[in-house]
Amino acid sequence: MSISDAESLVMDVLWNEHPLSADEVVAALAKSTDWQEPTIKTLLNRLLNKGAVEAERDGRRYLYRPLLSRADYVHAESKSLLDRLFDGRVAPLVAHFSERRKLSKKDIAELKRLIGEIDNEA
Amino acid sequence: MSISDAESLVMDVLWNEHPLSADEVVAALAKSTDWQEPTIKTLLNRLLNKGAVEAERDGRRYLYRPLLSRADYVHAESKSLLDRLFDGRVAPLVAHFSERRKLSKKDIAELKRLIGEIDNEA
DNA sequence: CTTTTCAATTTACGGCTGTAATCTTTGTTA
DNA sequence: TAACAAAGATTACAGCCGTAAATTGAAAAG
Repeated sequence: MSISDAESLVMDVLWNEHPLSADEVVAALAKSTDWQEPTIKTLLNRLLNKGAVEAERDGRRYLYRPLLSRADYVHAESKSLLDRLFDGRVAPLVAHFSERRKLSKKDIAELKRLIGEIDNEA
Repeated sequence: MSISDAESLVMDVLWNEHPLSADEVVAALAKSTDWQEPTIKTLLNRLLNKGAVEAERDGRRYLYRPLLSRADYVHAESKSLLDRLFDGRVAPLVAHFSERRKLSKKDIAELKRLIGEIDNEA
């Protein structure tokens, strides 16, 4: 029961704010995509069938809200990447970006802080 | 010119050792998949057309070797995930796994070492 | 030189995805 | 209550992907 790329953009809207009517989702996506309204209706329907969102009747329309949480989605996607490419662990990914000099100062500062935090609570 | 999941398993074999004949690739994949030989030939051909591997004639057969490096592939995949889900940065991904208590002791030790290294060379 | 035999190339095909048009249902208005 | 409008549901369709069978072409063997 996986979420496709296009579907995840619809989920993004609902994670940001919910419940929303289809029209409101369409309005929100008009900023970032040039999808037609029927396209978005299709994606909402596929998400419904997958159980990733639920719909509650509100007069003549529905209000949609996510059932799958953003954190769970993010975790599944990330774990899948780590499993495929980094032996399932986080550190080798960080090492890869370090070797490529792709860690920003902000990244490095935040990593330090995280490590410190973990040490404290341990 | 992106590599699909199935194709990436073929690339894995070639990254591990090359050049290899199609038969050798088939033999290597027999351990991890139950794909038939024609399936693997198809994947090799798609990779050829995409320019991800090259083939050098060797008598009646070809020897295949990767043109796309594993590091470049890993980087593209990882960057795409970070861009989609973590604002393009590494630290928020680490934070996510930290919050979920999904950092192994090994991860934590290695992260410390990495940070130390970066500090030294800076 | 003809036949056989492999390896590679072409073709196939159902499912998923991105994208959307059309149809149906149901609430609203004349 | 009959016609209209709006929302959702159904159908569509091409491209990619996983999976593989059929065809072609070229090397080896007789």
